[in-house]
Amino acid sequence: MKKTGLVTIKDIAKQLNISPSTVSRALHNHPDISPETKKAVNTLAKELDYHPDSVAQSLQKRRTNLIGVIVPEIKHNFFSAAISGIEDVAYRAGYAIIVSQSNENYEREVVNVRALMSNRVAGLLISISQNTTDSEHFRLLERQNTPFVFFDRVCEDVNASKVMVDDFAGAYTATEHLIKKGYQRIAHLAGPKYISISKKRLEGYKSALKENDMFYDEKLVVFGGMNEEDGRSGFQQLLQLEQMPDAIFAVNDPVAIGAFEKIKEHGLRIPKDIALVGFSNNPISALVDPPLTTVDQPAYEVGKRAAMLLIEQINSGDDFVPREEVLKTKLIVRNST
Amino acid sequence: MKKTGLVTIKDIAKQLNISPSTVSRALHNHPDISPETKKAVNTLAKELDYHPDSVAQSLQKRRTNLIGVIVPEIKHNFFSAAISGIEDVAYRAGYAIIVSQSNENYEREVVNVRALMSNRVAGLLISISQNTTDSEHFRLLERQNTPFVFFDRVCEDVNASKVMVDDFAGAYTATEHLIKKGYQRIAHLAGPKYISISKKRLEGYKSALKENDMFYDEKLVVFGGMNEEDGRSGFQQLLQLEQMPDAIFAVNDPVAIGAFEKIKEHGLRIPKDIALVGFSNNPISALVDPPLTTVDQPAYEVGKRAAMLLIEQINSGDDFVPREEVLKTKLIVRNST
DNA sequence: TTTATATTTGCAAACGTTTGCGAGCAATGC
DNA sequence: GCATTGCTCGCAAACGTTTGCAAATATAAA
Repeated sequence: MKKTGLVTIKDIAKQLNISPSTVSRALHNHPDISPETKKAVNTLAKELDYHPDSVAQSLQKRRTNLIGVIVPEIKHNFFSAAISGIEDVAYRAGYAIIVSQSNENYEREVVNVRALMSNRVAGLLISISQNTTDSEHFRLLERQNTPFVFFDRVCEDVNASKVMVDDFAGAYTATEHLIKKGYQRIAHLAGPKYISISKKRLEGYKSALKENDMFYDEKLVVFGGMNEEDGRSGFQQLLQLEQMPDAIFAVNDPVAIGAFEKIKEHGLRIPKDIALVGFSNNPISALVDPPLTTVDQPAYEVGKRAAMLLIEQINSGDDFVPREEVLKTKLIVRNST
Repeated sequence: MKKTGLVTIKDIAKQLNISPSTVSRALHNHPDISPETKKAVNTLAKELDYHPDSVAQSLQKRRTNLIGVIVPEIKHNFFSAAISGIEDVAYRAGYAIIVSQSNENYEREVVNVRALMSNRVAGLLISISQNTTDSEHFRLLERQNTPFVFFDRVCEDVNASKVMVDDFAGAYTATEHLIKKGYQRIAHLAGPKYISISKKRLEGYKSALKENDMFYDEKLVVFGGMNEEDGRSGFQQLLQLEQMPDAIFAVNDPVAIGAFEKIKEHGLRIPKDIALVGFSNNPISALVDPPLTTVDQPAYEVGKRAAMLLIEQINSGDDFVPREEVLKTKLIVRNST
């Protein structure tokens, strides 16, 4: 046993008086090696508790068994579920995942991309930060042709595979649901102006209004972030209006929950005084009182599909054409409408 | 530019007509290298978009910049928050994290440990699965002296650093709170019998009863898992009793929420008919109606401390003595009691 | 017996870095 | 003028694997 305690192929070779190359081939069950040698090698390997050094293998193969994942924030329900899906798929395919978060910070996202590239990951799965408008760091990936696919929060002007949920349809259905229920003044607590998912949800909202001959009132749309406090402040803004809305469609559940709190705080009743619809179907949405009508988003599935696409791309080399997948959303009607 | 598109130190050396070793030293700002050479190297490196190959560096240094993390399930609020803390600390210290989940499966936990060892991680952060009773895979880590620290769900018979929350005190305070409020028959929806956190919470529950001269009734303790459905089935079991409890202390928030649903389903009122206390302070607990009294657990902080301990251990070599840290919990009193 | 063929193994280079050691050379001190 | 010192740099080995190629041996064919 060496001082490091780590057994290498050379140790096995030395003890068996054969060459390292023979040991390597024996361990890989190469046809050139005699059954006896193979057996001797394998038993000694087991005995010494030998495990191949992935680092050395990666250097030699010029590719690791690592998949890099970048998300805005791990603790967000949607992302942790997506990561779970990614991990499950990656695990089965023999990959491990390196997870890093941008904390909605563009610079940190860039640093993360570079760090993962330095680690020579086999591919990347990326959900971009709120503040990512520039896509230079993705060009870098293209140039070094590292496979990567976007999920959920995609970068529209980059030609890569993308896995999204049908934000437009989800928002459309949610808004239409409110219209059918007879609500007249439907407000929208929108997300950041320039990220794809909130743009699409806004479009769905607008489109539903239009196709149902409802007036689109700009004042009823409040832009903000994606968190609870944005819901709170957004609702405060709506309160300033001379005429209050009778329903709110929020860009996601946290924002809806934020508004929810403020609504209750002001003694308003849901859905009597004001109806509320979220987006994501976070576990929490079923448990508030009244339970929240929301749009179910298959987070785990998004992660899974993204990982599968990436692995496919990794395996198929240069001749892979990027694909986009849009996963279906589903309106979950509860008592908040 | 080579066909791979990846620039190496050799490429720089060749273009500048110097040796790779000089390039390496220049990039590391080694005093032996003249300012002019350094400048030339650095500008060319920037121009060619050179990034060091971590894999090669790791092989040479015999250590990676990777920290392995094993959790039961990523999507659990507590763990995703802890991972977030880990990532933040690791990022600042120049490490990336490899995250894998055991899915509460012992075999998969073992496989994960081996895979991470193969990847030559600098250290490991582990929260064990429900079904981990054997600790042979941790002995393996000890033998190859890979630093590792347990967090939250620790393995008691392994001599390693541990970061936990004060489960005993949390449970004690929660139970005592119920007693002070005048509840007489306090039930406990317990977790798995043999994992440390649920054992300690049970102990805290028992101890609070005892020190307040209350009778400990075995029938009021129902063992189960850590998820919502365990809360549902657990409550069903309590319903079978000839005399219903007037309060429930659940091993964690998901279990409490599960019971919560069933309680409402049966038309019982919280806290009038039955009081309910959870454990974890998941965001959800504040938003159900009535809001749930619970024990705050600093998940992010647990991850942070564990990561800091691990990095300290990595840096201090063999002469590191394992340490245990117990983080304080805090009772959050809301309207469910 | 010789030649061809198959079987099993080892040599050596390579992957991209880092680093101990020594070489070359100019400047300095005597 | 010679030895010493200091400054730059390159050679070569090493980290643990994999793999093309050749070598060695045994077996079969002629």
